[in-house]
Amino acid sequence: MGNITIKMLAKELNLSTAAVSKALRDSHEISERTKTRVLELAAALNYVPHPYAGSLREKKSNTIAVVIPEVADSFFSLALNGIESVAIENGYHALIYLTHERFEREKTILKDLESGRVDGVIMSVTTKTNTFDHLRSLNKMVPMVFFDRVCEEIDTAKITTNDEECGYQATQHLIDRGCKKIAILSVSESLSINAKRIQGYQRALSDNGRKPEASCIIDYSEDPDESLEQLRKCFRTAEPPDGIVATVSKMTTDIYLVCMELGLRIPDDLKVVSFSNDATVAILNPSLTTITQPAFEMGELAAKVLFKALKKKYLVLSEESTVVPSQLILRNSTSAAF
Amino acid sequence: MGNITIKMLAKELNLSTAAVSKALRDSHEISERTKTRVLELAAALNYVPHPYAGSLREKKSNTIAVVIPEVADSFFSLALNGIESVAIENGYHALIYLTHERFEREKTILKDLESGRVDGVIMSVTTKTNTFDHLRSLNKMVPMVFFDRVCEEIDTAKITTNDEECGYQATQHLIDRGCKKIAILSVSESLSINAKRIQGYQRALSDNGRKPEASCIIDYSEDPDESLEQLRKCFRTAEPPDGIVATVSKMTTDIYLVCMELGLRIPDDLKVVSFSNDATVAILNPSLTTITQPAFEMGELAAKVLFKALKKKYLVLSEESTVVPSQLILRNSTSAAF
DNA sequence: ACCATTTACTTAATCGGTTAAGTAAATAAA
DNA sequence: TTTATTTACTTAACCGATTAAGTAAATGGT
Repeated sequence: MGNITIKMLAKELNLSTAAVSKALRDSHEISERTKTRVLELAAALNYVPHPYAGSLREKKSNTIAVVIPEVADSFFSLALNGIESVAIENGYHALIYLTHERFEREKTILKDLESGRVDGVIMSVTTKTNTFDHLRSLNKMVPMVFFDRVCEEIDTAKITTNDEECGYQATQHLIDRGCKKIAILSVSESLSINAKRIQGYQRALSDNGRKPEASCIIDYSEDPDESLEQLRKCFRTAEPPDGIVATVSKMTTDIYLVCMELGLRIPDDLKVVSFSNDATVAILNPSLTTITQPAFEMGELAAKVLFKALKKKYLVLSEESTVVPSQLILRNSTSAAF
Repeated sequence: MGNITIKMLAKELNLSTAAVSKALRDSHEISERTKTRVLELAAALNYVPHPYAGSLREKKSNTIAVVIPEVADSFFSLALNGIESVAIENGYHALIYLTHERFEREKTILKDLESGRVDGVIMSVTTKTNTFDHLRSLNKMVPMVFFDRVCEEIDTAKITTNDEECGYQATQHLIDRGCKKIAILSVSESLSINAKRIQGYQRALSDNGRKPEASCIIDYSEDPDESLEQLRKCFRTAEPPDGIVATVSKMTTDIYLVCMELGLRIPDDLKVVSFSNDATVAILNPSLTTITQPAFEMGELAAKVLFKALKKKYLVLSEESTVVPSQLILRNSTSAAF
């Protein structure tokens, strides 16, 4: 729908389209007088070059794709923010695709991206991504950078945080605060970051001489009603946990709600640590101890690495992988019992 | 970067590109035998048509732009979610642009969108948008739909919520709960939705026989430190407010933090209503009474209206404007004093 | 057997830009 | 003055797909 074309400018000025194009790009082949005439008419008619015409010829779209599971999640929205900032700075455009944790959707989206629509892809896989052909196939055609939920099987740049350590730290912190039985909520078996957080949890338990059977891993359901029920069941057992690690922030609301429902006091009866980037953690009742990931920075870094690859022809992306540490921030949900 | 082209398929099969193109589109001009050969080779080589080639010819990009102030905000991220869902359903792609409340950025982005890059635009203006030429100019070339933060001056579809009424309801609710002095936090003078919320607030005050000077409108700063200071100052006056309406959700954290700092108890000393879509409002200390907007639905509706316009040639977009009501949800931040 | 139609293609133009190669006129060098 | 070079353009090809228009061969009708 872009209305004014180079052809129109050319006709109006009695020039060839080539001359107009060169004038607009300030070529030395064009006289100053002609350049002025072209520039003035272009400004007067509000000429904006059609991006797809250039893309076709240059084989460069100046567009990247961001493929993430959700956007209504503080981690991903902050990361998207970081990605978009860097994209704009580099004169690029960002297409956004949400998988909603649906594997089929991820496959469909990635297949489309093999078309040449974008010059690069930044993504975080779904909780269900357990085959990798679609990733491998796209990775052959377009530079990809994974962030947070990476795919170990694909050889490219991965921006992650120190998930294993964080799982360890969160667990150790609960142990330090006197928790005897610590549960952890798991989102997905196939997700590498989830696995790492749980490994850290298990390592902390064993470092403190706790037997493996003391571990209490709850596979968290996607269905909101079911997940609440899982928590209720967990807290109603004969020996309920007195500490819990939530590996994703949306679990926090469920934990707090079930505690209110069952009359469990945080931190007296249950201490809670959550992986979270929510701005409201400080004003929860009680305020929430968190592992807070550098979400914006991870997005920003993922985008910077991608653009580095887009600029340098032969960059080995896998060598650009980075681990950005998260922070354990102590608040009242794990304070010593009153 | 899309590797396989129709030309390659044609050469491989000893056909013209035209024949291949027609075979792929199942034209009656092509024999079944040839169609099969083409389809099989296309599948084998993983051919994906280049979108920009078609776009150029069809003058249709199958892409829309979403221009919003922020994404790390529950309202906008939910709305974006709604928009993206509808876009995918319609086989469209969504470009995301964040203005970060910067007017210059909005202008730059909109100018670029005059290029033909997208078939339509869905947007929410910045708090500082006070001239409209850039909007008018784009609106001449591309169908636009505004949502939430609309621009009254532009003649097109606007998806809003009942802001005036909500301002009224929030204020009336505080009055009903016995508040004597009610403050309201304002984000921007030029923003129509902000103005409406404040009009509702003022109408509620006057309907209850309160004099205009009883109104207490605080122009909220963008700078986080300054905004906290504004709140401290407000609560430290001789006659501090005992009720407050926050017109955007991020103000909530500030209010709670300042109350903790100054030892003010919510709801005993101060009752709070906030416009918010945050999932955590139910587990705040105390839980927060909110005006909750139908964020996802507004995004969804904005996108549906846009696609309706893209399908029907001559649709009068301004007739598609809709007001979707928000909900006042009572929680403990406005419960009667204990 | 002869013209008409159908089948199954190919050729060429198009979308809106960019650029390598070509060219006529002006200027500079020998 | 003659040749070389520079200036300031134009022509034409190209990116990848689509489609109107053209065409040769096969089939059909009488």
